[in-house]
Amino acid sequence: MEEEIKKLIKDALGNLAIEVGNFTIEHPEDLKNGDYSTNVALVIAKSVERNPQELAEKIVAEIIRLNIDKNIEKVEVAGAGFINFYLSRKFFSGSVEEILNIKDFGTNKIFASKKIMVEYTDPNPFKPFHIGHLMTNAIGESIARILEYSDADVSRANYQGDVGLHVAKAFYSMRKRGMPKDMDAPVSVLAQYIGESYAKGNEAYENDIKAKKEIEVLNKKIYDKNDEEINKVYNWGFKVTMEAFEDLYRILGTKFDFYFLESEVSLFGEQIVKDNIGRVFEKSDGAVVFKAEKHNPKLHTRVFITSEGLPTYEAKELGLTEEKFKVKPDMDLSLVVTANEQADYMKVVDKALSLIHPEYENKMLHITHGMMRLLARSRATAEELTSIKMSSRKGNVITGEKLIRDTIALIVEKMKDRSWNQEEKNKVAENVGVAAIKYSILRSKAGNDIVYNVEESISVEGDSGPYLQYSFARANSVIEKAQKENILPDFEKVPDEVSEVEKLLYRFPEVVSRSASLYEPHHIATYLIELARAFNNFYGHTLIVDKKDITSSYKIALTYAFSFVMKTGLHLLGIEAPKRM
RNA sequence: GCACCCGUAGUGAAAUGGAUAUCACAACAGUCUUCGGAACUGUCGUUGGGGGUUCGAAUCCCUCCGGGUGCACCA
Repeated sequence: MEEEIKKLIKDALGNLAIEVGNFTIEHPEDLKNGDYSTNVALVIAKSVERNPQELAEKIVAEIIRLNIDKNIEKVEVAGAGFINFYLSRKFFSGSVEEILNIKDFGTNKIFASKKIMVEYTDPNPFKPFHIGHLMTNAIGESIARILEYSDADVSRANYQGDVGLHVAKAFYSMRKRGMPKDMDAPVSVLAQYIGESYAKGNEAYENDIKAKKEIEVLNKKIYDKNDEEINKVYNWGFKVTMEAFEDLYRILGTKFDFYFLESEVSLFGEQIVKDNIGRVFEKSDGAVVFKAEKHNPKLHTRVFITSEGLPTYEAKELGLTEEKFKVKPDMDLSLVVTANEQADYMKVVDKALSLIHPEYENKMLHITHGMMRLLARSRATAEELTSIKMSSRKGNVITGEKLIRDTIALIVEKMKDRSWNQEEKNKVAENVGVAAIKYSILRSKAGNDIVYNVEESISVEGDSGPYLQYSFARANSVIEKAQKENILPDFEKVPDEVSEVEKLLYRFPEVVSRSASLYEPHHIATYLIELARAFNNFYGHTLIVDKKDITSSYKIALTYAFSFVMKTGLHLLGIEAPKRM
């Protein structure tokens, strides 16, 4: 429709012998101002030295003369010289019909046949799954799904630190505490034991010089892999934490295609650095460094190989990226989702890599996200707002895993009166809990810090994931009732008035395109909340299933269209849409 | 100190350089309640300060103030 309106304007300008400028067509913020609007008169008014309103009137007159399109009902001038287009009843009922008939409604071709790898989540074996991982996961998964809807060939990657001091810290503490009594306990319990051990070990490392020494000795032993006993425990702990992560991925709805381990890319990265000493890297104080400020004054120097001869994270990152291009040949884009604080050094790493591989320069993109702060009570005042830095290094942090399980437990409690079988209840509670958390993350622009309010996010009043799910479930029961009464969707007899739901539904593919091209899931979240509100409003004021009403069939069709778009939109956010809750 | 990110009602957020800055929570006042009340309607209230660019600025530029993050061998 946008293209048709654009053509109409261009034709009108042509007939009036006015040169076409750089005008835009957009949806007015307020639905009262029509469905589409153009600033064309404002843009060209200056160059032709005419009053924009007069000019707009002239253009409108010409458009009306030209327009025989039954999709447009009214064109008028408003405000400073905007031209507003009001679409016709027929357009809207046509668009509802289209949503029901086109299977892949909502998709686009922005990334047609592009190979894209998205790396996200990145938890470390032997450490807890913390809240930062939850954020990265929610954002990364949503972006992956949005790109899939934009016709990209997407693969999901997870990069995990399986070596390093953190492992020794966990080991140290595990030795002190002794192994769990029940070694056959569920992996989540065993992983929790390991995670706690890590936190304790870290505390000892920081506060106790003797412990610090012991941990360093242990670290070397783990690295050397000569001690059978240590190898055994390592393999066990690695397996347990990885399986526990897999459990969480299942709950969160993520399935990775590639797992990269730090130990596997480490040597590779080191070699890349060594091969480029003199070209890209240089020696300084015994270390190998990259002086990025030589290429861009806003960047800084970073160490890639320490004076002890060990590769740093930066060097490993080089190995990782090269590895990605190896496992996915002809990759067009390597996307990495991480926290904000990594933005600056990622730029340095990217710069180094671009010097080594100029062909990668425009194929790497980092998306960074803010921190999550937890708010315990909804009525907390500003002073009570506790800001918690999500670091698993400090003790008594709430892990991401605990947040998920606690949220689900609250939903279970809320649903205790449902008389369904326990299995369905649990499944739905899981879906709703994940929706609460993910929506809280995805409603904001990724770079911002967010506040997670446990009570509000599950309360379902207003701006929440469960509210979206609720409106879907509600639509679903309307559909079920219609099926019982044998009222089938139809597009012939339509109500005179166009509902807000219809005015929003046809825009869904545009919202998806926009989210895809900007890599910003929050536009979909904002759109869905608006759509849900419009539907609940419609529902509250109209009896949809009504045998006495000849427009009932159309209202059913509209309900189907709504439920399809809501379900698809939730999918793009990584949220399930249960039929009842 | 240098660099980057951020600053929008009491709170949390949205806004492609566009119109009277949108939505939710909270507060206050109502509705209805036989398709799911986990609902709906209304009221209240906002762009950190100052310049500039523009027909038009929350958005772009400058500056000041406030907050966060990063700046050499941790990841």
